Amino acid sequence: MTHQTVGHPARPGLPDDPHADVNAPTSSCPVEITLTALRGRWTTLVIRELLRGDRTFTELRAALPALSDKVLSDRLAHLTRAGVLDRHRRSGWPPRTHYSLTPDGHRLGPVLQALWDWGAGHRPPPPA
Amino acid sequence: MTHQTVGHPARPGLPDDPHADVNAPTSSCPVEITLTALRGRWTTLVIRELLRGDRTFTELRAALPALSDKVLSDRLAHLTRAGVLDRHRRSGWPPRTHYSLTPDGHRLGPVLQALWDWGAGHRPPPPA
DNA sequence: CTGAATCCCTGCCGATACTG
DNA sequence: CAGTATCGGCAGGGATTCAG
Repeated sequence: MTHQTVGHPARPGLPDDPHADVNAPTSSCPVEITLTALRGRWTTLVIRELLRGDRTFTELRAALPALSDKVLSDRLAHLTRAGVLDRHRRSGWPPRTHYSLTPDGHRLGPVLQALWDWGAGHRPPPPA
Repeated sequence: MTHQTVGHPARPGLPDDPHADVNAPTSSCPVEITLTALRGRWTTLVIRELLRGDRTFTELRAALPALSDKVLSDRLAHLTRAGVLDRHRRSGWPPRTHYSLTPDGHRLGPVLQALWDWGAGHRPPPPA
């Protein structure tokens, strides 16, 4: 029963949803869940790379030359744990590991799009 | 002229836009701009609070009891610098400072909505 | 009342070196 | 080739204290 002074049309999640009453950044908040999945430098770039299709470790490294092996490995492990990526190790030699987005991972496309759109349309304030 | 194996309809920003070829998390990437604006714990909750309407410092503190003065102050300064918030100091006693979203700040509504939607529809993987 | 200054502690990022 | 182990540096977050 919050008053609606600004005339929000009671959108599904924000800000009139009951769950929107979270008053702390706990893991129960869907926004926190998403930001946790996207957390870390390079993370969104790795996802973008995989939105274009499956990639191997080496292909990802080639696409992001300034990203070290360790951090790439960290990001892939993090995203896999978060349910965004699937790992497929192919036996044989040389060993290749293929990474692909899960269905949830593909659903991050619109999220990144929203982030892109805001940043692209953003008028940065004077640095003064 | 990237090949479109997955059938992306060449959306404005991702992943077929020329700017999408950024291969490092520099500040020129619109996604980075947005994530920088949203960076920091509590930041999205402060924005959500202001999406409901203007608030004073004290009102924000009351709405987010677990948030310390210092961090709230930091977040407000950060968001103001990022062009998301406007500050209005009202003279007189007691001194009150009103915060309101800029037009760009209001445009973060759909962004938070996208973050919410993904987290809410996300099937978390087994903790094993 | 609304912050700014300080301090400590934690967690992330990157580099290097090493294993299956 | 595809990671893991370890370490150092640095920025972020919180509590406390002080100022306009």
